[in-house]
Amino acid sequence: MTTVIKAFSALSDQTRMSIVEQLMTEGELAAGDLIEGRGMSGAAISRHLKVLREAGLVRQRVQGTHRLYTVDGHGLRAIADWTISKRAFWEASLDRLDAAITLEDQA
Amino acid sequence: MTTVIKAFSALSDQTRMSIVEQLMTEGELAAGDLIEGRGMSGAAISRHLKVLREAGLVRQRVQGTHRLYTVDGHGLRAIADWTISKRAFWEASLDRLDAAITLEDQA
DNA sequence: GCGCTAATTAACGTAAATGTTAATGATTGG
DNA sequence: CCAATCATTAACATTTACGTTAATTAGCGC
Repeated sequence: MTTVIKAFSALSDQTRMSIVEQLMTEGELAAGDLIEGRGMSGAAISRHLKVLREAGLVRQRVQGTHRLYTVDGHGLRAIADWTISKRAFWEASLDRLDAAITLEDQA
Repeated sequence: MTTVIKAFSALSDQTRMSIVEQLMTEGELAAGDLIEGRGMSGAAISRHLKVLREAGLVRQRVQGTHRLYTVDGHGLRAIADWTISKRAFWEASLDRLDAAITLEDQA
């Protein structure tokens, strides 16, 4: 399985997607913090985190008994790489996305 | 399931990914053409195409008994939208990807 | 060292995905 | 209209994914 397919696969699950988004918004968090509000056991979250690690989407840092998680750029860059390489197929319609990236690049 | 998760899910399968890439490279193709070289029955490909359609990644056009497929920008734009919105998390390292998008925008 | 907490891993059950072959639907050519 | 072709859908078997609870591993504080 290629890197980008592994990343797509990891993010094709709602729980894992929400974990990544939470880490992006809130920064480094312990595994335990990621359990709350998801209506799921810690064991389940732990395995989701393993999938995300193996896809290069999150990194784990050990501190005492805690495992602190952050977003890992590797998996995201694989997605960005793929997306940019296919740009011709989504930029055509000149919509708000196209505008968005143009604005960002001008800034 | 959100649009982007549906797109990630559709592209998390090697066969479906290769179908999309083939349509990008070769343009419009009949369902039958997409079976060849994949070592898989037409029925299996047909269902993969259904998944891709439902994810907004390919479009189907009927011509006689043939179903002609092309890439659909909708699913791709959902991915591009997500990717761009998370740009801060993959552009940080200022690597070749960052250079690539900059070059494209200058062009 | 012992107990407590944090987290992961093991064992297991169920649901979803993916392939097969067979059957069905739809269009074309003679 | 009948047969042939293209494609999809149906029915089925098998594998993979995802959740649970229980057991295990690891560090901290007393």
